[in-house]
Amino acid sequence: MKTMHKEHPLTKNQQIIFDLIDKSPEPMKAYSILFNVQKKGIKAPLQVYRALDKLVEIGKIHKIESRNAFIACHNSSCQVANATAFSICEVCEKVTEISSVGLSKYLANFKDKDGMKYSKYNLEFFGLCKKCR
Amino acid sequence: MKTMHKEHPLTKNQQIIFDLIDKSPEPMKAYSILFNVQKKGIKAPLQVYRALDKLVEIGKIHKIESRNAFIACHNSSCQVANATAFSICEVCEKVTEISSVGLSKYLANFKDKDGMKYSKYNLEFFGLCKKCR
DNA sequence: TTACATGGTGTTATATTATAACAATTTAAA
DNA sequence: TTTAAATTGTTATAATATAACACCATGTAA
Ligand SMILES: [Zn+2]
Ligand SMILES: [Zn+2]
Ligand SMILES: [Zn+2]
Ligand SMILES: [Zn+2]
Repeated sequence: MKTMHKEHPLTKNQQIIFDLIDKSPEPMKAYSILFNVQKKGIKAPLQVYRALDKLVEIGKIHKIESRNAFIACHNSSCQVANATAFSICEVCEKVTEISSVGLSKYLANFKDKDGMKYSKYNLEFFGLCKKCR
Repeated sequence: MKTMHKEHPLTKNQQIIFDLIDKSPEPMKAYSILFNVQKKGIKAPLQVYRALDKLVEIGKIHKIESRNAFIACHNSSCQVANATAFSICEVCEKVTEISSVGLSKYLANFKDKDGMKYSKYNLEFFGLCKKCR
């Protein structure tokens, strides 16, 4: 059996920024995050980007690539930091993380023409959410 | 029966920029495109971005969101401008457009928890290409 | 023809997103 | 305790993208 990963606690900056993103009902952009944490002593873009990089790396948040924005993981602290799927409403910009066993199995097992398999992927679906339909 | 869409020819700027991207063996970034077309009279970022926007819209090129780069469509002038899939090598950055009937059918028919279907999506697989393995 | 709408162009300026480089400090192993 | 690794703070700058406005070309309707 594989050794369990130790749960590294977040550092101060990482915790501040994670809390903010986690509370947000929508994906947050880096400079909006910066604006919101300046009262807590985080003053420079780099401090934000460094925390974001780390949080993405450990799977606590994900980056919505098409929007340059960050959202907290809602798959119980994602086992699949590197295998993400989202739905994005093109009208109200609501973003939802998709957790479908079927989908993740299909994609994890997908082989391209060369027989190549990919454990890491990012999928973004676009459409209209319930409200906007 | 609906009127057939006329194939609007590309404008001068669009053609110049499409030709450049189409000839490139790798995805091109906007400012690299700009640099390469300045001798042809395209001098400002906006001229590039406007052409890129249009080319993306009509499906002649796709944007690789995780790389902020643009690649010509290789699915015979993509019927699926809005349903794209790519594999990306994390070492050499080689990008390949995936054209798999199985994959596109699966994704086009995928329903989320709310029964929502999405005709539009972008999927980026990450791994190592043949050479880099 | 003339008016008008649409889409493309050229231009300057500016906004937004992200990283380089360096010094200091904290943390966790060895 | 010594050392290595990670994190922080800071200033400056790079890279990506859009706003605003004037002008021009083309197609369509009055
Ligand atoms: Zn997740
Ligand atoms: Zn919506
Ligand atoms: Zn294509
Ligand atoms: Zn490679």
